[in-house]
Amino acid sequence: MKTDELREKYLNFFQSKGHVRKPSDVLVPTWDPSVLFTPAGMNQFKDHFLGKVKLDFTRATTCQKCLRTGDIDNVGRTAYHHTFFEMLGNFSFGDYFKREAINWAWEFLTRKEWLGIAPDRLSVTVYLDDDEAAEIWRKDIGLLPERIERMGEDDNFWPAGAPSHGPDGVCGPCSEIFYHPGHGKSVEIWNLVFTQFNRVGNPPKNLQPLPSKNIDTGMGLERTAAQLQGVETNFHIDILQPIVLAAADVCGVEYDPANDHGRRLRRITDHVRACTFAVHENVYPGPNKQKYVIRRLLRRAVLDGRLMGLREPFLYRLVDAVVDTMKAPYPELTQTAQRVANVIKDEETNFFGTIDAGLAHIERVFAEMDSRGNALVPGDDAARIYQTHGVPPELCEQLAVERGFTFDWPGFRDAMKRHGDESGGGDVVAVFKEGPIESLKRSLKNTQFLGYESTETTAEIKGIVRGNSLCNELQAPPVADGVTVVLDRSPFYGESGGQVGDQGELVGDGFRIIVTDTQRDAELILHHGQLVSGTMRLGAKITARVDVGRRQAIRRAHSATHILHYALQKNLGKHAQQQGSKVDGDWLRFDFTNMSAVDTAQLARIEHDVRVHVAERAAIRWETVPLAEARKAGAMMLFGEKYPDPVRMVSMGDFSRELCGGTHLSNTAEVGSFEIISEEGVSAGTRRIVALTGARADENARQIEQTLALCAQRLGVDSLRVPTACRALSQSVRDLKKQLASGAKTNAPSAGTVPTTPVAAAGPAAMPSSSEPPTGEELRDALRESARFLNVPLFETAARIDVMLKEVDELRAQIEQLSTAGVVSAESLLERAERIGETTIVVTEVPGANANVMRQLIDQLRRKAAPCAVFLAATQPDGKLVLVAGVTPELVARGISAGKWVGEVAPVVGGGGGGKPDLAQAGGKHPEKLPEAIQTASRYIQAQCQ
RNA sequence: GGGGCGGUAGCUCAGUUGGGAGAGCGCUGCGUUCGCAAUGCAGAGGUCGAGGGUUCGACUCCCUUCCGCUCCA
Repeated sequence: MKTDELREKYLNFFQSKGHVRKPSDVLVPTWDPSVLFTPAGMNQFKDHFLGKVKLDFTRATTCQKCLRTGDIDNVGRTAYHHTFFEMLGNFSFGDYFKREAINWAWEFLTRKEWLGIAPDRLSVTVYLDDDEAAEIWRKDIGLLPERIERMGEDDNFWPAGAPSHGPDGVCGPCSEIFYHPGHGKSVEIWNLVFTQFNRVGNPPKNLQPLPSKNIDTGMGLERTAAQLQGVETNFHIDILQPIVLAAADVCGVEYDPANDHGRRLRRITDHVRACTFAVHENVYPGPNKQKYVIRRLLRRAVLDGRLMGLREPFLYRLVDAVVDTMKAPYPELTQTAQRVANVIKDEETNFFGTIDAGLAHIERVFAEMDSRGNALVPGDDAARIYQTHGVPPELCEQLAVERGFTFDWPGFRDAMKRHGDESGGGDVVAVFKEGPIESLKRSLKNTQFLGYESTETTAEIKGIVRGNSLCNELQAPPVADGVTVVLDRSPFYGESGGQVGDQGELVGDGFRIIVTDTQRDAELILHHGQLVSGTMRLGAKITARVDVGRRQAIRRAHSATHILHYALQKNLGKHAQQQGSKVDGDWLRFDFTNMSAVDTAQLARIEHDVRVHVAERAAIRWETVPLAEARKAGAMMLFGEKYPDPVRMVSMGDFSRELCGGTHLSNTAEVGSFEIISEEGVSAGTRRIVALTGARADENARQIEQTLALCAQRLGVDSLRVPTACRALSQSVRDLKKQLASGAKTNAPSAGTVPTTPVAAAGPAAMPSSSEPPTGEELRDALRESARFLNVPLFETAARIDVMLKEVDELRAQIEQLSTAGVVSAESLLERAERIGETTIVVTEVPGANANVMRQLIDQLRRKAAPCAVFLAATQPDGKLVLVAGVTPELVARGISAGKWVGEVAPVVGGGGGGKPDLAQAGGKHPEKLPEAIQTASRYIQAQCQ
């Protein structure tokens, strides 16, 4: 039986038993913070199981794509381990229980028209004291007792070991069904979980029966298919073998199931499937969370290829094979195949580069080992190289083996464990948390949200949470303290879909609560804030009032976000989909998929498009429609978002249609001003745009104008010429520095004539006719360019210009001093030199000189009059002293050191110094002691030369 | 979220208790050559990622920050 056929039969069978067939949830459920990837079929029904949502159906069946990395090391080695796999499941939410679940499972497995498996190939296990299930297997099904095995809580309870070890929450016994192939080991193909308890605290008597019992089953698609197809490993079933063979082809090796290459090819097959689906859902390889898991999977696969001798990206060439085998149940894959392949190729290329860079470090370690005569590659060296340069240990080992070294695996693992400990664990999110909010959810189910229509309503207080407990009444404490209020209905928007929560107030008879934030938990709206006066009681009637100004600003930003999303896709392509967003008052942050930076021309077009759609006064409408209808209407849907059905669809004019629960304007014109203020990368393949709307955009424009005007005034030019002036200013700082370093004498561009304004170098102004005042965009671009050139944040440009102008003044003063002082020539110094025997000695002050000039003089003297010893000193414009000493090599050989020389003298002027034997430098804080220093220097060198 | 490494010329990188910013390749010019390859000589090219601190003096030490890479969760 083909795998596609098995999948269909399963879903059809349970549909025929009254189940609603639901599509697979996404692989990466961004709506669920407790997991990185969908780990099992039940994941999308968590809230159904807990009775936290209103149930539209009580029986469901799915084929769910899943990703688990817990057994990643076994993938390829064993017959049944995968990271990516599909799981068939049927679910009951307080509907049928054990009897139906067991009977239907048996019916589906054994009846001719379904799977038709011979009953003697099947056996089952049940939990130790689950007599109920054992009874059903024996009496209803007629299984012989020897085919019913009783197992402990580690094997037949979910979660495993829950009664003794927790976690607290919903749990229950399970019953597993095993298939016995004619030869070889039996295989667990189906697990029926009977959630019937709520665990509270430690044993004994910690399992309380649930009022409504649930069924959660999972049948492994691949392993069941393997049994039906009579193949020895999952990787040989009809939807996996073609990928294995394609991998063998691309890698240029023969597929032999038994050897190392066989294992590698299976691993590549598994990982490329996982990567294809993840990238399809816009999760690109990256440095953390889901992105990191995908990067790791991809790199493991690439490493296998490299170990088989490949040196070029190859994994991307398998994407087509994956799409071919999976397109029947997931036709959407074909639409993104090209992009998926490109992303994978990019990451592969990247990784090959990383490896190359890391090899140099490995060579260093090997060289060190050679020189010490070691033959064991130290585990912590290997771990360090892995952690900092990403060279996988397997590769390190292979290279070591080529050199005849062995690899210290235990040492490596120790080092990695230490690293893991040092890095610390992340937050552990409870799968099924219990608290005051949870009990409110069960009693109240939901808060009616009225915020689409109004911002002020009356309501009743249904829950008061303070700290971690519910209370019936609360008195305003002397010091304001946090409180969470739940109402039966509310106009407050709870943070979700990136839109921040509302602020405002709840006013009752004699009390008042200031709401500082609103959150959502499932369908409850949680008002966080402070009780500022009076006493509030459960059941009290209040008026809930949203801060209208803030809400309107949020609306502007949110509607603008939709327009921006549209403009991005229009200008960059369909791939530029939302990756995440945050919407606050007149401020929005939007992450989207794009491989490279968006250049300024594109940004300008995008911004322009947004403004055009604002200006055209397009109507904004929203309606609640069935999910299928919204999809047909072409509404933009995001991966990983969980959409209710029916769903709210927000349309703007005829250009934008998105599924969105947020609050919006009624006309695009209300957005007012719109301005993109930054574009940056957040991780590979994801860019981020931050933009402002309405009042904040106006404020921003005003600030730009002001800052630029300030810059223009400082530079003495017209606003639009500020960038040019900045360039010129920066250039003149450089020129002046160079000029100063070279002694203010040489061929620096403006030697002798110090320019009076830095802008003079910028040439004549190419002014536009002054009739047209510059537009806001021109001003912004001018400031941006200037800021970028000076490498400062936008609004610090003026301050930076001040600093630079001051620097120019100082440099000019120094050059002035240098040139008026007229630095002495080497010749004139020689004329005044003393001689001791063969040695020429120069010890003198050189007024106006700087360190560079003095060094140059010393070089000249050393060339002209070797052997010689020179000591020069000069007061600097900042009031400090610089001393430089140099001696020729003959003198160094005689034990005379320039370093010691300045070291002796510097303390006299309150400084210190040092350098090399032939040239050294020192400084000092007391210029008035210069004559004394000269004397000391002179005495010292004479004593040395005697 | 946490740990590690890195940012120096157009490119690849060196820079050793803190004391003259370097090499190779590339580029420009001149020479040897009929011409090219090759080669010799000369030259241009640097806000040492940014800001602050310590110091007489910071590419180097300290703090802050931006960017890239990498591992762990």
